Amino acid sequence: MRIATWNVNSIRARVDRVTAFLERHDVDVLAIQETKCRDDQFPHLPFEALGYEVAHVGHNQWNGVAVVSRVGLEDVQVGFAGMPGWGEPVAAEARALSAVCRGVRIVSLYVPNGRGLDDPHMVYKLDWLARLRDAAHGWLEEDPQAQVALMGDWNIAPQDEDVWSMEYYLDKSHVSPPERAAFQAVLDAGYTDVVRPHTPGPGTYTYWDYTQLRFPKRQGMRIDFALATPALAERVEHAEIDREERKGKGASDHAPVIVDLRA
DNA sequence: ATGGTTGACCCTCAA
Repeated sequence: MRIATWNVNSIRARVDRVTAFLERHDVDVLAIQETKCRDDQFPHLPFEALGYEVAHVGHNQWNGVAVVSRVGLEDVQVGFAGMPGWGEPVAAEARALSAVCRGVRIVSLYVPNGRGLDDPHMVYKLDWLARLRDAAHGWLEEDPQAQVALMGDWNIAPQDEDVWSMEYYLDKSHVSPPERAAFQAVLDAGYTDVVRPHTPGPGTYTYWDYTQLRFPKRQGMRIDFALATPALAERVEHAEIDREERKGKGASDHAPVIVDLRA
């Protein structure tokens, strides 16, 4: 089974590219982030025409996550237990959705952007990650054999080699010790980054800013990850980042991350 | 000059 994750930066602007990607790579399940649309605006038809079922949550033009699958889509859960909200009044954002696809719970995650080290959004981000860790830990406590994939845009570069310049990011979001500790806490809860071993750095990235010619200059960040429970991690036989998808007109600023599982 | 791009609820905000 082949699963993947991709921050598409608007599903309506990118639908042709996304469906072409599914076909080209023969992907069974795709976790999508930043659909940037409401549920009624999601382009279901192109996916259904290719044999995929769609589960999506989107409240407005911000955020929005989905799971599309051609190997079953059961027990869809919007958000996760304890997921913090944002705003006035506080409300849940469309940043997490999961479904069981052929026995594997695929979780599509769009971790809040902390914006700045002293920004209120950073407090929200760290709280959100702490609660995600608790929920993820709970799934594993409940069933140590659970097959769960936490896939998405984490907005964290866990290691120095995951950014093109530590000097550039030192006073910015994504590399700060609290963010890295929040990511590590998920690993400590029993999850493994199943992509890094197959895509070693340095210089291996999943995101390149649209501005400043970051992509041609190879100045990116590795911030999109697939974390797996032990029972799922042992099934991983290959993983890759499809850098080709960052090329050309109409590219998202993120590249898709692909994981191959043994039957 | 310093966000040089992209996308969304036209337009400022978010990334």
